[in-house]
Amino acid sequence: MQKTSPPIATEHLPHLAFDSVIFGFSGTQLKILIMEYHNTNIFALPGGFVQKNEHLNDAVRRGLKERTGLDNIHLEQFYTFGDADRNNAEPMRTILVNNGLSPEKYHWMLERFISVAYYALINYQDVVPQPDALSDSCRWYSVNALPPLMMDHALIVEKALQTLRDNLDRKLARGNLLPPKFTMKELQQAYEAILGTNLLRTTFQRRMLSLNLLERHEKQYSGGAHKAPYLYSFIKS
Amino acid sequence: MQKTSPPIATEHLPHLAFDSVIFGFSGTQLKILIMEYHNTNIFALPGGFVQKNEHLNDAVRRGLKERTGLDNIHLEQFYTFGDADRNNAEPMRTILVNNGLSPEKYHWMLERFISVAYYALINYQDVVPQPDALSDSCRWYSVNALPPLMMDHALIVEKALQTLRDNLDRKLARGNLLPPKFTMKELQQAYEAILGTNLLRTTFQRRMLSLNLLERHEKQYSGGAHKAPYLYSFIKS
DNA sequence: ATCCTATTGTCTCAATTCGTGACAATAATA
DNA sequence: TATTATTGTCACGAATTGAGACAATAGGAT
Repeated sequence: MQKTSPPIATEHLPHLAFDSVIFGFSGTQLKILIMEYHNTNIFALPGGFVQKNEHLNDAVRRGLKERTGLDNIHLEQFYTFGDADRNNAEPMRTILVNNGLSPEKYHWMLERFISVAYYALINYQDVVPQPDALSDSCRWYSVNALPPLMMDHALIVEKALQTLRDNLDRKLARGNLLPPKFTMKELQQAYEAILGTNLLRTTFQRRMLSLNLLERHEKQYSGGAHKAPYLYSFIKS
Repeated sequence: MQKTSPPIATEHLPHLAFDSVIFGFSGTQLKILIMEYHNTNIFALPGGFVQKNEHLNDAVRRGLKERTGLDNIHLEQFYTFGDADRNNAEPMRTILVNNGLSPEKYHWMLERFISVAYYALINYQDVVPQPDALSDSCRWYSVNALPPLMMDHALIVEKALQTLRDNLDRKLARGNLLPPKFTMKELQQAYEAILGTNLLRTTFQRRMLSLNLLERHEKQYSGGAHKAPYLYSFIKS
């Protein structure tokens, strides 16, 4: 049951692909969107190809939109993976065959690809992930419990995390990992999930407030038997 | 007078190039290697193409070796430039024509290119820059006085500088901008040239020593009528 | 109403780091 | 031996950070 046709060789730049590490956050867990190909048990990052006259950044935006329905998300390029042997033809051949596609006709997909990798921080809640033509699922996986990924995709995820971790303040503010308004506790949990460490509540709160990135709003009366926390949003600048 | 033949289309990945921002440091000036093409007044960053079975990183290393003779230099990838309109065919056509090459035969060089950009920090003193087949000079220019660069190369330099500026400590330690042994003053001048600001001597010295990146060696008796400074080197780890 | 409890916002105090100037210790030269 | 420019280190207050204390709730229990 294919949603769209697989891409045609002549419409795209050969040997060039992109992959996206799409982060979402739910409760205490940092998650990533992972696709699974039809009948193959092969898992991969969502990615795609660049059309002949398309800006690279636009191609990635297009890919994100197709998978998540989201527009206007900040995408950050973090590395280009260019080893000659990073493409193993076997998994891709399996994917084609199991989708009823001829490896001869789609031979270009078996060749070497350079991949430009991007990450995005999106709000987990307003996304219904969409599989593409070749895959039958596109689901959230906790970064701590990823399935085995094809090719060098595990490395790509690792590098995305490393990149995200430094200068996290600015990156979280630009991204959309949290809902528009959030409590200090939610913010701290997002930091902790990304950094993989625990932070001291009071120190964290003081630091966040001193960064002048947050705007304070009304309190959130959530029904708990305790003082209600303020809601905050990032100042858009 | 060509040193080597220009590259052949079929040996390379189409539409893919790399560019290198090669930093050197002399006295108080941060410099970059810039090539000038034969009889054209066109200036560009040194770059090249990736062979069909070559790792991207190896291609860039090869390019650096050809231009500088240097091996074993740390190269850091910092961004991939992929706008569809970043390649303006005109300058490239001029370069070909003025080199006696037919734009028809080398048509592939006029097409769209994605470029992966790298920077390197090398020791200005042990380099004799080598022009390539199409260019007649490869020279150092101060970052503050660059000639007008072709295509988006000025943007590439700007982004290289931005990247270099944050987390400079670790980057300088990995690079080779300074000779193996240097004084604290030379180190500070390198920082100042890169950051474009003045730093306080005592604070700088204390901070550098507290980073545990430096090893102290013998003093340098340079002939000045004053206390001789210690020499330092970066601890390789 | 009143008490109880979990959570939150802020304060305090010590430890650490940073900005800034002072100062003593040189290498050469006069 | 005095002079001078430069260097390594210290001193002191200011700013930042780590870690705990504590008061202020918002509901639920009584």
